[in-house]
Amino acid sequence: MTAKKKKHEFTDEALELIASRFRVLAEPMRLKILHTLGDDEMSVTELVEATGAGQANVSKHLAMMLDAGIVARRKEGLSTYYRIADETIFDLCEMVCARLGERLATHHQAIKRFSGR
Amino acid sequence: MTAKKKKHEFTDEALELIASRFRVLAEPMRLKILHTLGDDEMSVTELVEATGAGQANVSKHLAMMLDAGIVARRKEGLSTYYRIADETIFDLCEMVCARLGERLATHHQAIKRFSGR
DNA sequence: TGACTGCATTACTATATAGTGATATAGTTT
DNA sequence: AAACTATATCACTATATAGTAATGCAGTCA
Repeated sequence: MTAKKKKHEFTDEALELIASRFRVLAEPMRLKILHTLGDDEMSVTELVEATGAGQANVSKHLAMMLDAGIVARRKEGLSTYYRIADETIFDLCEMVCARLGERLATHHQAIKRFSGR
Repeated sequence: MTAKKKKHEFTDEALELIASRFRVLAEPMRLKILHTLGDDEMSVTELVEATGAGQANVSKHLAMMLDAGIVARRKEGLSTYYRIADETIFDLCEMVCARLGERLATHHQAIKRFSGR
């Protein structure tokens, strides 16, 4: 008997589910929309203006994120107001940002050291 | 003066950087490789056997994750041994899994209620 | 040296999707 | 009703990349 630890197996389906979650956050424009939304509720037009993206594009991203359960919407008259439905995405972003910050700092140190302090 | 909160702006570059980080985790096969690695150090051949993927494919994914600083490698003789270099990815995965679990549970409840308890 | 092995890389195909202009749809105003 | 507005959707193009077979290459062994 080796010391090999039997790992918990993920089905391909589960892996695809997790990956698809990350895929939502893997586009700069979607991150921009999410960050622009923040704690507020905003109409599509407002988001279009704030992000500078095309209306069709914003609508498509919103529809995608609605389907993923990351945003929610409320229709009122002609407008549709979107808001964040899953606050945990901000935690994910913060973790990534923190890690990126560390890496950059490390690189910075390394470069300083390399170039002779 | 409105109550609108001035949001911290991200540059397009920063957004792209964050997105690219998520993009690494947005592929089932990469998640599989990372999860297979776990705390161990494994050669490419071992990873190929464990994942069932093609050798070229595994190599490409590993090269990509090496570049992203998520794995590290050590060459010994003919073999190259890879290991996790950034443990925080597991925290990210756990957060996503937890959230997915919640969502599934909620949906399950909703379906039960809809179908008459 | 030559045969072999493990990994990386290249060239290619297939697929997914971001962005965009045009159009459809539904609610509003006149 | 007709005109207008906000959003969603469609059709399309361009681009990125996952997977794969073939090849390159460096280290090992006979």
